[in-house]
Amino acid sequence: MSDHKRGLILDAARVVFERDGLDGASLRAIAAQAGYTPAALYFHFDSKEALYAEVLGQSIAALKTEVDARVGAAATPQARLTAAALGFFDFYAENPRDLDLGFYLFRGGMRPHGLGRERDMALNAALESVLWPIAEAAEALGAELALARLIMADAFAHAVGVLLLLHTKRIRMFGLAPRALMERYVEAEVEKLLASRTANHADAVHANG
Amino acid sequence: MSDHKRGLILDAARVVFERDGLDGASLRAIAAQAGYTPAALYFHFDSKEALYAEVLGQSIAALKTEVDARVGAAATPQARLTAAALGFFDFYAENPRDLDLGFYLFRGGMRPHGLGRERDMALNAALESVLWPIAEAAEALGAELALARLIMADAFAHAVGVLLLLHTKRIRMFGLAPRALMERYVEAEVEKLLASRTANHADAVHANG
Amino acid sequence: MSDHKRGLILDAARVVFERDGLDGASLRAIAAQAGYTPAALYFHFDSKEALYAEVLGQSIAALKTEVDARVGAAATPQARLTAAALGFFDFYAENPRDLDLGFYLFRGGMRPHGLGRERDMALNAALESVLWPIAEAAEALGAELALARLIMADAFAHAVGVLLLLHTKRIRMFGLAPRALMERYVEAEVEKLLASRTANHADAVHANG
Amino acid sequence: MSDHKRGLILDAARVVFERDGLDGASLRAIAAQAGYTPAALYFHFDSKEALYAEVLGQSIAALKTEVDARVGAAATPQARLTAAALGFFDFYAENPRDLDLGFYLFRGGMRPHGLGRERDMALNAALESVLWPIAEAAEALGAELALARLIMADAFAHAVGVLLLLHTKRIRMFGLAPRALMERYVEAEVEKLLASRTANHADAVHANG
DNA sequence: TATGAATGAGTATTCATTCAT
DNA sequence: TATGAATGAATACTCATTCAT
Repeated sequence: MSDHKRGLILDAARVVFERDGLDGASLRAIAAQAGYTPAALYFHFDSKEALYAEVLGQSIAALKTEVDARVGAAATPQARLTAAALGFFDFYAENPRDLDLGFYLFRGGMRPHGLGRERDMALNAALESVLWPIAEAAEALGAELALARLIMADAFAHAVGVLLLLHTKRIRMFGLAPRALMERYVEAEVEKLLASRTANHADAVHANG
Repeated sequence: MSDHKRGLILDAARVVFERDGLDGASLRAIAAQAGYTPAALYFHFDSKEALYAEVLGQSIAALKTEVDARVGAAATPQARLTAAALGFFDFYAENPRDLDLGFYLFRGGMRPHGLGRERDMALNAALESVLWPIAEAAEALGAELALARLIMADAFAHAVGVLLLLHTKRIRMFGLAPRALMERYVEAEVEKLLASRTANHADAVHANG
Repeated sequence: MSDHKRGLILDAARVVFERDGLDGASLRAIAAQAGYTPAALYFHFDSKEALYAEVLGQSIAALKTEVDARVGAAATPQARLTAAALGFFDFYAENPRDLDLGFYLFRGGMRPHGLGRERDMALNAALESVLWPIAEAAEALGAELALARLIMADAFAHAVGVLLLLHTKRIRMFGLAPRALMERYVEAEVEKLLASRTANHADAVHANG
Repeated sequence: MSDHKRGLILDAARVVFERDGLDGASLRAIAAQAGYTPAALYFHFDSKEALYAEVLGQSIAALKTEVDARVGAAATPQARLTAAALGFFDFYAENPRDLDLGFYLFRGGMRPHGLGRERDMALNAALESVLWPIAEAAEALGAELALARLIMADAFAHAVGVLLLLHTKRIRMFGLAPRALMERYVEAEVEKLLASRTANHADAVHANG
């Protein structure tokens, strides 16, 4: 019962966040969309921030589901790295509103309040857990832990940058498919790792020979 | 006369944007900082957005000055590519408020908006002109025009992504220096171009031989 | 059963009134303190005001208990007058929240209001019954009924004024002990009564002699 | 011009404070009464508290004017003491709304926020300056400074207590004129002072003789 | 006897903007 | 060229109360 209503309100919130942007979304508007009085929302959510945090949390959960599914279906480490990085990219490319949702946090990050320390850390942890398969795969391909983490962060950065490009059309793309940029980036990373492994192997053989 | 006063107001706006953040900056505050009444600003600027657009325009001009200087001092194409990409990155890494200024545009759904079609196109053009040296250098290194543009867009994307990481601290960096990520990316691009040129050259020699 | 629960709610109300002040005390908070839902309180009390009236009634009952005990232990009329006046003063000096409770009635223009005519008259009657010993003692000391009543009202007024001073610290007290003010006042009244009795007696002797 | 409008708003505020009580008076209501939008008031006053503080300040200024006039017209110390104490009493007896205004502060005093430290101290100082003639007269009548101050505080307390009685009708007055209570109190104080002076004089004569 | 859910009216304050002067 | 005065819409959030269950 109550969960059902919460769900309806969350749906309404998503609609309004999409329509008015995150800054423009007022409690009044969300309540109106949900067919409620503003005061009624406070029965289900403690604050506007709590409501937003829940919407965002669901978004990240959906992202994780998608990425994990792709990674689970991949056989080799290089396939897993590719699956995680492109899975992340594809999710947001196909769900631009979830991207907006996520970017709001980064803005919040720019001014330092966020959603309150606890919520903020939980969301960060969720986001990192989505990206971990990239680091794991890199390690499986022979990278040191430090390098593996660097690769994870770098892939995240590249994905986010390309998504921004795609999303805002601020740079003319000259007909480039944005996904091609991401694929090219991932391929290059994988190749570097494989080459490095080969080199190390050769070294080892040489040393032992 | 009028230009001088416009300048004073723009300076005041920058001060307030830095002090209060972009969301927190009100016309009242900017006017007060400039020693004017809010109403007086409307004699010089059509709206708050127009004021913001002009501040942003100046920011991009400053970016261009810095990047062009670095590129001009570079001797080889690969040095120019590196200078342009890292110059872009460094400018925003060192001037985070200018980064805020830029990201602000992506708000409210992150679509180009709010500033009106004309202003928006002018800003886009200015931004592209900053990044063109990357494409030019890539061409000088033997890339087709299409690839050169792709490399330009990709470098932009990577820089933006890493800056976001740096700026928001939302992903734990494990002590990584963000600039290292950008350097690593640029080096890899340059190497790919050089390798490609060598290969092409070898092909050509082979074909001719 | 029902009375027991009423009692629990009234206890909770007292706790919340003390913790949050009278203005800050909301029905929600009282209900939460009592372990109930706000709506549940309406089964036991007609309104927030009714709840307040009952808490106030209990407060006055406690006052009466204390004053009556002191008066009962006093042997002479002058001791009874002193006991009643200082008992009244001490009760509120030691229980400032009860004083708040009483003053709250005077709010909103300080006219008897808000609680309805009936409740108001009952509270007034209860308050008067606390103070009656003063008038009785004055009569026992020879005062006419009219004067006795005047002395009662005057003592009430003085006590309330000093309590206000004590409670709000709005007038610098220069290290004065507030109770000293009240004691001084009561002593003077008693002396006036005794002097008056002596004079009357002398007159009577003279008239008869 | 501006002062005139401020005056109109202050008048409106007084009307609303009277009509709705001080707690019940909202900015909306004051604005409506003044024929303005709520936002317009913020052009003239910084906050609701500032508005109230000004209304109250004017009230205390009027009180001071009245009391000082009476004191100035009095020839002897005992006449000045009486003039100050009864002047204070009469002002509030005749202007019950000013009494409400003043009591609000005491309530604020009960919960410790008041009007902010500065405003609060200024108002306290103004109030004390009204009452100082009482202490001065007492000293002129031979009281030590400590006693003179005690008499001042005590007279204030008595006046306030009787005014409360008068104002709230919470104690049946049995046809008593409240002013009679105050007069009786003041007369007794004056007599005590005179008696004390006589006694001291006699002592002095005796000591010297 | 109690609850979960909802309401409508209310709060002070801020905002970008306008307009007569 | 600039101001003082004003507006209308907006903000998140709280309150006592009601009512179907």
